[in-house]
Amino acid sequence: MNTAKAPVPTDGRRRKGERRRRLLIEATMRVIERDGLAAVSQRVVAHEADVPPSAVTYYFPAVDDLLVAALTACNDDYLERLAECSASPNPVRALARLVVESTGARRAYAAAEYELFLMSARRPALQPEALRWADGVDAFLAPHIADPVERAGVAAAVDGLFLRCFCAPEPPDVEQVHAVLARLVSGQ
Amino acid sequence: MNTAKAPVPTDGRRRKGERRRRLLIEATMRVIERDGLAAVSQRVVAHEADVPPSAVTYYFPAVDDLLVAALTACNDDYLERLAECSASPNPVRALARLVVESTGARRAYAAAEYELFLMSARRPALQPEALRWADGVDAFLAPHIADPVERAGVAAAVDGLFLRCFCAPEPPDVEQVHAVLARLVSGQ
DNA sequence: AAAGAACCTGAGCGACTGCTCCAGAAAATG
DNA sequence: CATTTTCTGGAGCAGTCGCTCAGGTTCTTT
Repeated sequence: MNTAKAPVPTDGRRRKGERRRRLLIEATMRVIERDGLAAVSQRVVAHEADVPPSAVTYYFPAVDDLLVAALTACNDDYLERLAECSASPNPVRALARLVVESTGARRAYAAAEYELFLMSARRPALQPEALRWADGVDAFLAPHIADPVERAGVAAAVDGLFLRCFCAPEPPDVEQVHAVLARLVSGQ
Repeated sequence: MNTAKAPVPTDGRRRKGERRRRLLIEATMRVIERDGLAAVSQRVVAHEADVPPSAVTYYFPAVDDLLVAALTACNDDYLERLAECSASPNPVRALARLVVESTGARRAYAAAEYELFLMSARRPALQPEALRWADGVDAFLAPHIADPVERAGVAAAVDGLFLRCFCAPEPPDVEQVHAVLARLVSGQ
C-alpha cells in the first residue's frame, strides 16, 4: 500500500515533480551512507542532489518529512528484497546474502533501517513502518517455523544478525552467516 | 579496564572535577532519554546539568567526547547488569527482566546502547565498546550453549529482542520475553 | 489566448551550533 | 606565606540550521 501510492501521474508537471521527489530521497540515502543520519539537513541534501535548498523545502515542508520519506522508501525496498528471498529456491541462503550485502553495497540502507527503528521508538508516525518490517520477517519465517514463540525468537535473531554484521569491523562471511541462520531455522 | 579508570583521586580538586564529570554524563543520559541522541548538544546538556556551557567544553573538549563517554558509561552499566544476571539463580529469567526494564525505566540506556552500535559502525573509537558488549553476551550464554554457531545465533537474538522490545508500542510482558528466551537457550 | 495550477528559487531572518578565549575563584603544594 | 594546578563561567565568533516568503517560470486546461 505504500509502494503503490501514485496510480497514474498523467500530468506532465506532476510527473516531473515526482521524479524530483525521488531524486531527493536518493540523495538523502547517499548522505546517510556517507555521513550518517545526523548529517542529513536540507542544505546538505540539496547540495548532494544539485538543487537549490528551497527545492527541498518545497517537496518536504520539514526535514522530518524528508527523513520519514527516505526511511519509508528504504523499508519498502528491504521488504521487497525479503519477499524475493522467500521466493528463491533456497530462502535461508538468500537471506544470508541479503544480510551480508548490508555490510558493503546497500550499507546506507542497513543504517537507515536501524535508524528508522530507533526513531520509531519516539515518533508514532514511524511505528507502522517498524511493524511492517517485523511482519515481513515473520511472514518470511512462517513457512519454516510453525511455533510462534520459536518464530519470535528467530525473528529477533534476524534483526540482531543484521545489526551485528553492520557493525562488524570487517565484512562477514556469507557461509558463516548462513550457518548461523540455518541452525536457527532448523531449530538445531 | 574501563570501569576502574580512576585509581585514587586523593586530590580534592580532581575529586570535585570527577564528580562534575559524572554529573554531566548523567545529564546527557537524561537528555537522550527525553529527546534522543540528536538532541545532545553542549548547551542543552549544560542547561540540564545546571552548569555554564563552557563547563561542558572544559571536561569534554568536543561534543563527540561527551557522547563517547556517555555511551561507554552506559555500556559499562549494561555489562554489569548482564553479569549480575549470570550470577542469579535463574539467569534466563533475569535477562528477560533486564530486557523488559529497558522499555520503561532505563529507557535512555537502551536507546543509548543502540545508538552506540550505530555510531560504532562509523567511528573506530567506538568499535571496542561494541565488541565488549558482544563478548559480554557471549560470556553470558557460554555456560548454557556449548556450540559456538548456535550461540552466535542466540546472541544475535538477544540483541534483536532488546531492540524489538524497545521499539514496541506497548511494554512487553516479562513472561512472553522469558518464553522466547528460554526456547532459544534450550535449543527448542 | 487567457486562466490557473503546479513547480521553482534566491534572499534572508532568527535561532542554535561547536568551540575559543581569558580573567578570576578555589584548592592543593611548596 | 607564595606558587602552581585545577576549576569556573561570561562573552563572543563564525558557521549552520530550519523555515518563510515573494515573485518567477513552466505546463495544462478552458
